[in-house]
Amino acid sequence: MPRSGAEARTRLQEAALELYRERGYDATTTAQIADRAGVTERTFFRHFGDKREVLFDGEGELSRVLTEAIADAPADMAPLTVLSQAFTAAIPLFVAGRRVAELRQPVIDATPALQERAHAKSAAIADAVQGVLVARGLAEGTAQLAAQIGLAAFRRAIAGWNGTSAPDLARRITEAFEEVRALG
Amino acid sequence: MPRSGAEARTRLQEAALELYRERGYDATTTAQIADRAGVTERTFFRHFGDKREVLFDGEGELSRVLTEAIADAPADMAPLTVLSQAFTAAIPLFVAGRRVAELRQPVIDATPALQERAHAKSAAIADAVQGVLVARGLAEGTAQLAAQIGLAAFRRAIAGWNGTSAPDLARRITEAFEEVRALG
DNA sequence: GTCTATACTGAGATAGAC
DNA sequence: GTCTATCTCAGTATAGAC
Repeated sequence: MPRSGAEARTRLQEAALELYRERGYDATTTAQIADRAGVTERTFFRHFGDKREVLFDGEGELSRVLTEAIADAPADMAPLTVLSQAFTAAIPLFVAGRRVAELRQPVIDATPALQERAHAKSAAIADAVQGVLVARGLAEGTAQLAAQIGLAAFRRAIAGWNGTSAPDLARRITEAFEEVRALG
Repeated sequence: MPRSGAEARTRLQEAALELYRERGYDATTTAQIADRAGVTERTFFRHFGDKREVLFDGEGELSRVLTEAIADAPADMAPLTVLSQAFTAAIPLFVAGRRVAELRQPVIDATPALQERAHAKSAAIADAVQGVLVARGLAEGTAQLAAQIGLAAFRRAIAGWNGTSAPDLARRITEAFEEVRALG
């Protein structure tokens, strides 16, 4: 059995997703996940801080792509336009991760504890986005507001997206940000 | 010992807040909270689903006030204006709950698990608001977007509010919603 | 890798409110 | 008597300490 940490980590994630889908999150124990992945329970907790975290991985990458895109945007561009472009730059991530996301979603929908974690992740992304906006010269409160509005618009674009076409998501992002302006 | 559930519930909340402040959330056990409230640990869990929930009570009331205010608003009023008015209607709740909120905040700030719960509560309020907006005829996606933007604006108004003056909060709410329009 | 604290659950018994 | 809140008891699983 290969001990290269990365493999074990991947197997743990796959095992967890399978088991959560098969029998539900609550009815799955960390011991069962570790078992199916061929490692000990201790190893599970070395890779993931808790039983939920194993489902939420790679979200740090979204933060990275977004913050880079924001930092690279022209200095005189309006905040919401910057955000719209940044989310558009992140589209490949969503197209690539679409399969796992689709498998994961029903599990999250059925589990309050996982919904909480999803919200926390979203909040963490908003914090990161706010940080770069502040670095661009926006006031802290305004940056927080803009970041949260941007996230809300992006969620709007993602919701109902069929998950297949990148241009389709790009269009939905543009429309969502236009809808924000229409509301205001 | 009176068996009126409401008293035990109140004592549990007070005991929990005291202990969380005295020794921190993690270092406090549910047994200690029950002990100080003069009930058993099992009773704690009958009143509150988990160790965090004891700190987040009465947020259902905010939902109620908001949804009523939204439902009562003129049918032709723009969504964000409706929300601005609804949050303004909820100001008394915040003025009344200010003391407990101030005691609670440092505990939340020091505890990731509690921050997660706070985000979840906020999301639940957004869901409720979205629901009434849909009942007013708004499309589901638009209603969700509007609700999240409204919540973001309200958080912006609350942040940095000194907590004493109701007119001051009213002004901050108005300004926050104006800032949303300026961003869009 | 082992051990343990503690958050949380379930079933059944008991005691006060009506 | 009925109903509901609480208690007792016994247990499991997560997460953290060692």
